[in-house]
Amino acid sequence: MAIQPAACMGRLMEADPNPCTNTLNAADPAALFQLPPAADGTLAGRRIVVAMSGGVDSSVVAALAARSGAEAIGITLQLYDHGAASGRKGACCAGDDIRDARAVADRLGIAHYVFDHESSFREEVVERFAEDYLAGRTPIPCIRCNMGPKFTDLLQMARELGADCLATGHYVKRVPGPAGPELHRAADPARDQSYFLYATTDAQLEYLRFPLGGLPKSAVRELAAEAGLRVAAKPDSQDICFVPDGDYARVVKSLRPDGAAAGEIVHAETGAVLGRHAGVVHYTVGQRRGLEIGGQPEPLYVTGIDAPSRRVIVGPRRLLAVAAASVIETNRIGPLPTGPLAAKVRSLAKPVPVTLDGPLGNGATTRLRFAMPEYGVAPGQAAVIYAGDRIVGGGWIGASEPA
RNA sequence: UGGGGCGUCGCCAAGUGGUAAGGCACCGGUUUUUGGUACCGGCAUUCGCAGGUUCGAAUCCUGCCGCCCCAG
Repeated sequence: MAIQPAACMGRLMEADPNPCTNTLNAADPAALFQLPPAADGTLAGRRIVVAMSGGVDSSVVAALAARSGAEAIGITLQLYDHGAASGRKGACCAGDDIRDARAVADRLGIAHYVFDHESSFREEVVERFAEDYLAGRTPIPCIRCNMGPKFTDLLQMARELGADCLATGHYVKRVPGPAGPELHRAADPARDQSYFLYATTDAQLEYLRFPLGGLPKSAVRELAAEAGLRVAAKPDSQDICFVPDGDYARVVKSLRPDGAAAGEIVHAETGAVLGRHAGVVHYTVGQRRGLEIGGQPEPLYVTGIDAPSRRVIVGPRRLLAVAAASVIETNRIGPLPTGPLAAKVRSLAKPVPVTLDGPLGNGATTRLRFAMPEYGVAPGQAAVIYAGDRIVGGGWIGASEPA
């Protein structure tokens, strides 16, 4: 291996000084993958399946697994059409990305399998994505993808292959706790992906490993470069993977032509018709741009979407203030702590103090009360509950109560 | 066609002789593994049109065009 263990150790220890947490210590594969080591300290005799998307992160995980002493096996799910993603930067799990994953696996000398998951991905992720938009909600396909293809299907395959764990390139930490493994935010707050992983079940978390949770992205890229991986400088994935040009509305409308049905834009307080729109799928609660309504003293935001009447409800920012929201189909990871809770209702935001009215987990509906009015709470988005750095669970945002 | 008012960027609008504020919208960028938000930047050589006065006019004068209100 081209990576110098000593050099890595210094950086990694700095990133996470607590040896009991998910430290990425290149010299200690047992700690990295949280598996019992063999007598020589390696993971000889173990089998690790790595979920390889074709990006830098999962490629580095594969590299780490490959040199841990364990038998590493890469699996890539082909999730959507080659053509749409071919040559596009920032995609994953299709076309060029699958070739990248294969090339990385070849270079590492590990087995690599590609499974065609297009039909299930289309049903579980893409169709639901379109349905949500037509219903006036704002979906997060990445979470659906994690729930289904990645943490259910792929995990099942890994088990069938007799693997000891399934490792992914997510930036999140798995931390052994008194009541079982806990899910914690990544060390690098700018990269933390915990918001997208709230639906991870206890059973899944038991089997999953996230070796990158303690690392800054820059270190991951260095590791990739040192390992000579072709994807070392590959752009980060962004936007929605199955939307080639960022125009998600076009994708939704091509799937569901009804989404292009025009309707009125009405003022939330006066009921005045301020304009018209070319489809409810273009809007999300909290959205400001795209209304094309001028002549206002202050910006207008979407405060609600009435799908049956195709009305987009708008109003000034103060009407966006929300005191509480219902959260449906909740999941809980580990026991509910007694300390204060915080929640994120969008991926980019600091968690804000909340209290929970009702049970969390097992699909129950609960009610989230914000200590301070929260803005931009959109139905269909995820509300993710935190206790400090630990992710306690979350669910989908349903109805909200104005502040 | 008697009286009054008004016509400044897509919209709202300040400016009444000194060489076009601001807001909204829109566009671009930054941020970002969802959508969105936020932040930064851009955005009228020109003030309904045509003449005139003036060193100088969106601002004064004349005519024309258009719109609104009142009275008929």
